Amino acid sequence: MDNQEKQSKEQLILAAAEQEFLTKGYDGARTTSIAQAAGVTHAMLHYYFRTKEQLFERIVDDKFATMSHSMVAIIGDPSLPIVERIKGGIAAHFDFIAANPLLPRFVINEIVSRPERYEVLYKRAGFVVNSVYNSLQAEVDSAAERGEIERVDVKMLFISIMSLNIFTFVAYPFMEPIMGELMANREQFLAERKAENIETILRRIKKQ
Amino acid sequence: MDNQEKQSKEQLILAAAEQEFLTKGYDGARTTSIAQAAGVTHAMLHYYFRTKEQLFERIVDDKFATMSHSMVAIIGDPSLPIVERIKGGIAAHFDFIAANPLLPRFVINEIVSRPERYEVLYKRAGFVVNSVYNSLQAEVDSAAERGEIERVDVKMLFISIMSLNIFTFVAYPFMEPIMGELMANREQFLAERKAENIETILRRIKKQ
DNA sequence: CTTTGTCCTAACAAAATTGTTAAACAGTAT
DNA sequence: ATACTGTTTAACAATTTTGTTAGGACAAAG
Repeated sequence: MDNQEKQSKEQLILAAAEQEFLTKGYDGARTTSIAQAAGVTHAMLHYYFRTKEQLFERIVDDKFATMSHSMVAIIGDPSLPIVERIKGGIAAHFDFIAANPLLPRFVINEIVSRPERYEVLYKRAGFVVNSVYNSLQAEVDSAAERGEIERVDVKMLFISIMSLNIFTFVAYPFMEPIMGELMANREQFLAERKAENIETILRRIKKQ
Repeated sequence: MDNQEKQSKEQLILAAAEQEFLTKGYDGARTTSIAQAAGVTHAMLHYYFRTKEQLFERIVDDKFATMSHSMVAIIGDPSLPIVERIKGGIAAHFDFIAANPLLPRFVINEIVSRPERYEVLYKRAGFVVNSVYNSLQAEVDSAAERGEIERVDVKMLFISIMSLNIFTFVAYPFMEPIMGELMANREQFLAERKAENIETILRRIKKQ
């Protein structure tokens, strides 16, 4: 009958924990409230995950992986011409964040509150980013040589794209009440915003 | 001697509380740790502010006011020609956030975690924003008629400016370790970033 | 010198939150 | 049936965190 019965208690707890941690953060989350949302006693949570800390780690690992996938999406399809590629990259990144709107705020908050914990993770990430963007910069440079686009710093462009796309969702609850009709219809606003972000970046790289 | 002696205990507690709440949020903050940072017993904190909640409200009120000042800065100097005005508005907003780098994340987190608390505040803010931007939109429209700039939606432009400026600081701890040399020198990076944000927006409104 | 009010401390109390344990239970293999 | 396994519950324990209180020190005012 009830299709929650199909999922194991462990799955139920993980799902409830994800929701709780993403919205309230580690400090704001309560193991009892996670257990309640999952429909189990809080002893079960300790039975499966031992401590709040370990349950949290499970969520964090998943979310950090998802976040890095989202960033990879910006790179776009290398087989396309540079402008189309960037266009597609922005759209893919935007859609990715739209599907995981709570993700960036969670990841950023976590890194701010416990930076030391992610140093190791970061050594790798920095290395990957650097090699990827060296080749991307070369591609942009050669397109600039051919006069197709303006010469730009790829890392700066990358930061701008993330800014425009991520802020839309991170600040949504902050902006929505003060923006009136513009944001009244969420679907429509997000579509407009995606187009606006693409337009903004394309104009940034357009040869003039 | 010690110039901390000059400040009242109340001031010391407020300063310590501001630091603690801005970095760790309400849930992560500990009244004992605030008291310790202020160099007083935690009973003093309750003596002056009764509860953690009331101490927090003092900080929140101050920070929300500061945040709204920062947003007003974007409006710029009405006596300048439109492009100069926008340029100045972006720079002023950027500098404001640079001087209060922890502010946006704090305000956004607070609104996300307790939206109901700020409904009243928001009724007003939405009203003010609307009237300000109606007149601003009219000004932009007339500049567009004269062919000085592209026709743009002022609210969308406003969101883009906030995105570019605020993300720089909100995500700084997240980006810094993966961006290598680009962000090695904070002062230099921020100067470059400010210029980049202005360039990005100016190109967005440039007639083409 | 006493009174009054503010500031302050140390110890205590209360509440919330996380974590543990012993025993019950359900299913499965022997 | 019996023993064995992993799962579940209810009650309890420990810890952390917030909040209280009784009283002392001290300065200003009468």
